[in-house]
Amino acid sequence: MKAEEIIQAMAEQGMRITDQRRTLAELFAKSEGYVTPKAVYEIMGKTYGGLSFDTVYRNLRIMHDMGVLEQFVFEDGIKFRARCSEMDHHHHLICLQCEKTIPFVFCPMDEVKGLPDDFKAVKHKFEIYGYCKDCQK
Amino acid sequence: MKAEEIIQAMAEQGMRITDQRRTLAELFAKSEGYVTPKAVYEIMGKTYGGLSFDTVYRNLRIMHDMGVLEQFVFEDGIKFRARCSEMDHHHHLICLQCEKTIPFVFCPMDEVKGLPDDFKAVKHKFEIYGYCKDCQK
DNA sequence: TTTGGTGCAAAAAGTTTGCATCCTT
DNA sequence: AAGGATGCAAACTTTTTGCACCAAA
Repeated sequence: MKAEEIIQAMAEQGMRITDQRRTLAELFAKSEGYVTPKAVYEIMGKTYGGLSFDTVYRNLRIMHDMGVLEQFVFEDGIKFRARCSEMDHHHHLICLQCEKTIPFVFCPMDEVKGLPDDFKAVKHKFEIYGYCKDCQK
Repeated sequence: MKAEEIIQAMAEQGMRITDQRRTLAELFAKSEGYVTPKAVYEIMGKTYGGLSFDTVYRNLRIMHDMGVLEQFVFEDGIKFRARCSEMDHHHHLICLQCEKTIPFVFCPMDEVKGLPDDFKAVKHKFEIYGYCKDCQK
């Protein structure tokens, strides 16, 4: 998602567009990988002197709630990225080095065999981890 | 895994078997779902008066490091369960209600199509969430 | 007896909340 | 002008660390 799309989506849902939120949108628009709240705080802090952690958390949560950010739980903590612009159902390849994610459309649920019929499946998670083109060196 | 198997595995790797660790092994042997460190602390605390949180964490980490416990990151925090006794490569069905996990052997990597060949896959995650037989009521 | 395990206390890290003030709308 | 957004301080939760004492092997 581009920064403008993020800002527009926020405005449409009644959020006020502050300088800080505009910067947040730009930050996520240009990040290819996932970003921790701490990293957001540090990056934003360079521009906004008195920035506080709670504002970062509040904005991340709000942006996640309204769907412009995706939240992802890694072993080492919660991270965020801009919502994927791929609209069809898809999954992700995630680089273990740079955490860049690459969408791809294969879904294992189309192929799954052997699912016991007394289990009522409602959602699933499928991710492939590895090294992207740039990080294979 | 049964409590005795867990204890034996720990002993084989040079861990001392304390009363507390024996109780831990029993706790995980009989839990079908995932357990939070906090829950472990509360359950163990009933038996061991002066139990401290740090000992719980230390033991969980050690047991995870030596492979008798599996660690799983949920949206609401890290949880543990006894290593699955299924030896072949497999994935899990996870009940959203009781968190019981059911192993099943289908693997999406055998069927995957459309993986870009400049991405070097090294591991993957696949879980199906839903409601188990008992929780469908 | 020796080394690892435990409890205690404290610190560190991550996240949330209340409130007065500021600023977008 | 009004209500949402922010900064500040503080509380809270979760997890880690140092140290003295205790116990399994």
